[in-house]
Amino acid sequence: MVVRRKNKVALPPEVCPLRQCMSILGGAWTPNIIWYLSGRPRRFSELRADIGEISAKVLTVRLRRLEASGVVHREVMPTSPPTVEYRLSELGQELKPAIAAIVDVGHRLKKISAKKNVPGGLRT
Amino acid sequence: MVVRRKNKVALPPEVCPLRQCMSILGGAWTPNIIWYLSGRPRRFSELRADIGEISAKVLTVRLRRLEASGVVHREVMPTSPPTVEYRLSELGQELKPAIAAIVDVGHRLKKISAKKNVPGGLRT
DNA sequence: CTGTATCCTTGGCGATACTG
DNA sequence: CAGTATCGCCAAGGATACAG
Repeated sequence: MVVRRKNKVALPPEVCPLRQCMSILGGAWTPNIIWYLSGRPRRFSELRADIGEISAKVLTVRLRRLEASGVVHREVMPTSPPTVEYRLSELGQELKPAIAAIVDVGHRLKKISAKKNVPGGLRT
Repeated sequence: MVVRRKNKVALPPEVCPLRQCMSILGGAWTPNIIWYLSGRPRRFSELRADIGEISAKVLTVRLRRLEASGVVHREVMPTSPPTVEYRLSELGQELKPAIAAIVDVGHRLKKISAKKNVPGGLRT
């Protein structure tokens, strides 16, 4: 018995999708994965190389979760060395504007924090 | 001395602000906090009540971090029972479109996942 | 009212080694 | 190539108690 979840009180309708959406792209690497995938479909190793530091395990976990969420489509090509192609599903396409908005605001945040020299602001 | 951070290879210019921005609104509750604050300034207890399940500690930590990032402004009112008002700073205002995009996409995700009955999709 | 201080559990993420 | 298995660290959060 480990029901440590409190009684979920209904949240306002705006924040429910907010949390749900964040549960999808909340991971440290998830936005990057979606970002790269939004450009074009990629294979496992391509993603790894593009993202740079991510370990195979984490990438697998994130991809599996994204696949389970219906955001990413995984297709195994019947080639001799196994090839797997990942691409955004129709659902995943919906995430692109959000990611784009985050990227955009990230740029502007950098400018502002540089201009005003905000203490503890964004590290460059 | 625990420099376990690997040598950070330069990531493409688009994904750096992505990660930086995510480091701001990456917490489980951070988007909600910003969302509520984007409507109007709120006091500590108001935020707690609005968000619902968040514990005082977590809310404090998140607010302190947001304050340190220059996203949220904290003002102590000199009233007899101490009152503290939180509001988005100019920097925080910049985050609103991103949050709005996430909220928006959250709504559409719900529709799609409901329509197509995506396995493991967004829980309603 | 607005937090702080502890303690604890969970899960993310990294590293490494190994497999089909 | 595309993962899986295992281990371990650490931060995020929750619960609870206490403080200014």
